[in-house]
Amino acid sequence: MKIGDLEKLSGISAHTLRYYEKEGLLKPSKRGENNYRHYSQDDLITAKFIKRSKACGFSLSETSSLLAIKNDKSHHVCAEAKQITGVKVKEIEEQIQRLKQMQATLIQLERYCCGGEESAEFCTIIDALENGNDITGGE
Amino acid sequence: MKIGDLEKLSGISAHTLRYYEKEGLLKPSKRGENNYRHYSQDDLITAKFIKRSKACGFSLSETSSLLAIKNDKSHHVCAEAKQITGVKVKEIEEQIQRLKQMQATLIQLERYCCGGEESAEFCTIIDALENGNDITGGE
DNA sequence: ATAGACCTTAGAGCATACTTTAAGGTCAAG
DNA sequence: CTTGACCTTAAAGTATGCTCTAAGGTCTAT
Repeated sequence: MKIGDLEKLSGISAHTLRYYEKEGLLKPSKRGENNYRHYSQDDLITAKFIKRSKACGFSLSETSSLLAIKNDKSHHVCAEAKQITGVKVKEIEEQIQRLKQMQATLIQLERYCCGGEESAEFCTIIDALENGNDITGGE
Repeated sequence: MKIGDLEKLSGISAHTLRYYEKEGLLKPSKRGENNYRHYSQDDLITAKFIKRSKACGFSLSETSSLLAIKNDKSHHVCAEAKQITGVKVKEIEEQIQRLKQMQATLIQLERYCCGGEESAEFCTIIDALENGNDITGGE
């Protein structure tokens, strides 16, 4: 299939597919005489692999590492895949914690502000940002 | 105080302070004869305001809007500050939900993988990414 | 007066992951 | 044989928020 077909079947734009190729993630199995890219069913699987990997939060570089395992399974072990996954679990956990901390602060800010048409002279949100009041972990 | 002093007192690097100035967030109250930036106590408050705002997850652009309120309170109302905060609360909530979804998937992947020195031939992580098995919201 | 710390500017570089542009070649239908 | 859809490349642009570099001016202490 040509790049437009893979675009439709994988849901990844042709532009992005070319970009992934440049980054070494997905090489078309061959080129036609006209130099057009030709993709196989295996390439489609790889494209979907990339998409799922990204949906799990893996970066392109991490996805590359996972693809390297997929593409040469007998020379790789489960430990590698599990390690990459474990690192990502920790990273995402940290990100979630950071966001929750922000969220808690924001919700405090939101709760105390009247939100009306009063002058911002005594706005608790502005005041908190200005003076560090009520900002968790503030100063 | 000079930029190096503000750097120490605010914890924002001189480079970044100049960047913020270029972006219109924090202008030094005056320039010396030697063209050095001179910051006032008020500028220090503004610098800390920016830092707290960023800690809450606000972008520089959003921080700009909040600063505009802070710098001219009588011409702004609480509703503006609360609206900005409310939008951010929703954004962060969505981000957390996305990350939690990823996390759930990743933990499934991690759980089922033996993680040993076995060949990746039958690795459940690679298999799931390849075939969409067990990937929540997959395909 | 000279070393070293500090300041100035404009502009480039970094990181990630695309997205778009420009300029052009190929192919199938009518 | 031309139109329009599709393909090609290299390179630049987008977004965010810095971070660094180069080349040079200023200030303070000895």
